[in-house]
Amino acid sequence: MAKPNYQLPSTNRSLPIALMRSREKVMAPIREMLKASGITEQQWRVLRILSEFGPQDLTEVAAKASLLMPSLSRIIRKLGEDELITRATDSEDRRRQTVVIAPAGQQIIDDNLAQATRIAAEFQYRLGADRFELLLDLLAELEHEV
Amino acid sequence: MAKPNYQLPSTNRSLPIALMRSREKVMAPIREMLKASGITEQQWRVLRILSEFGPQDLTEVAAKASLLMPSLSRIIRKLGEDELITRATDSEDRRRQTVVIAPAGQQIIDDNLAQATRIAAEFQYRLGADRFELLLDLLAELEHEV
DNA sequence: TTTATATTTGTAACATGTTAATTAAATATA
DNA sequence: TATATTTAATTAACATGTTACAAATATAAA
Repeated sequence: MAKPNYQLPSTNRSLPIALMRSREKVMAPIREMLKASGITEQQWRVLRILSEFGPQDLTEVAAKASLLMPSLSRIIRKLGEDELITRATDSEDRRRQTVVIAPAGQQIIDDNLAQATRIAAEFQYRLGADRFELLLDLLAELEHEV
Repeated sequence: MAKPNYQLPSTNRSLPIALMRSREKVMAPIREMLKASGITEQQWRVLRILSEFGPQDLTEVAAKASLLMPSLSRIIRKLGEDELITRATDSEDRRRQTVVIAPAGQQIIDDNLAQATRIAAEFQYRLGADRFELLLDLLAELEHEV
C-alpha cells in the first residue's frame, strides 16, 4: 500500500501537545502558590468563580470553570467538608444545589489575589499586551463549533 | 483594608481556562475517533511518538509526550499488557527501559492516520495557515523560562 | 574500594478527567 | 391523571495528573 501524500503533524508541532505544554507552564506557578493554602488548582478555580459571580448552581459553575459535573461534584463535596463553601437545595427546584462561598473560602481568594495577579501579569508581559490578547482570541476561535 | 488597584483577570478572560477549553475542543474529535481502536488519547500519543521517533527509553517518551513518569509508567504497563508495545531493559544501563512499538500498535497508528490528519487540518483551516502557525508560536513563547 | 550522590524507574496516595449508568425532581404529553 | 421525557446532580469504574517517596543502578568523590 502506497504511503499517503499527507502526514500528521509531527508531535513536535502538534496543537494538542502545545496546548498541554503551555497550560502546564502557566499553571505551575499557580499550583506552587496554592500549596500554602492547601487547595488544588481546580478548587481555586471554583472558589474564584463563586467569589466573582456570587451564589449559583452547580451547572453554572461547571460551565464557567470548564469542569465536568462528576469532577465538580467531588470538588464541591471536598470544599464543603473543608468549610470553604456552603450549599443548599434550591427551594423552587429541589434538584438544584445552590453554592455559596464561605468566609474561609473568600479568605483564600483574598490571600492569593496579589500574587495570582502578578503571575497572570508576568505571562501577559512576556508576550506583550497585544500578542496576549491575540492569543486569547485565537484560542477562542478554536472553540467555535464547526 | 483598601481594595488593591489591580485585579485578577475575570475567569472569562483567564489564560489557563482558555487553554483548557481549547484543548478540550481540539481533543474531543480525536478521542471520538480513538474509541474504535479502544485506546485513550494519551496512549495514542505515546504510540505516535514511538512510531515517529523509534525505540527509546521512558524518559525520552515522557519528555516528548509531556507526560509525567508516574502516568507514563502506568500507560506503558497497559500498552504492554495489550501487546501494542514491547519493552526491554537496556543492556548497557540496566536502569533504562527501552520501548518499541509492536505491530498491533503500528496498526492502530496506520488505521487512524488519515482521519487524524483530517481533524488536524480542520483546525488549521479554521484559523488559516498563518494564524495557526502564529498560535503555535505564541504557545511556544509561553513555555520559555523566565 | 567505600561512601556519597545522581539518575531512572517504580509505587503509593489522593485529586481530577472521562464515560456510562443511576436517582430524584421537574416538565411535557397522551 | 398517568406516563414519558427531560434535567440536575450523583455515583461507579477506569485512566490520568500530581506530589512524595522508595528501589535499583550508575557515577563521582573520598
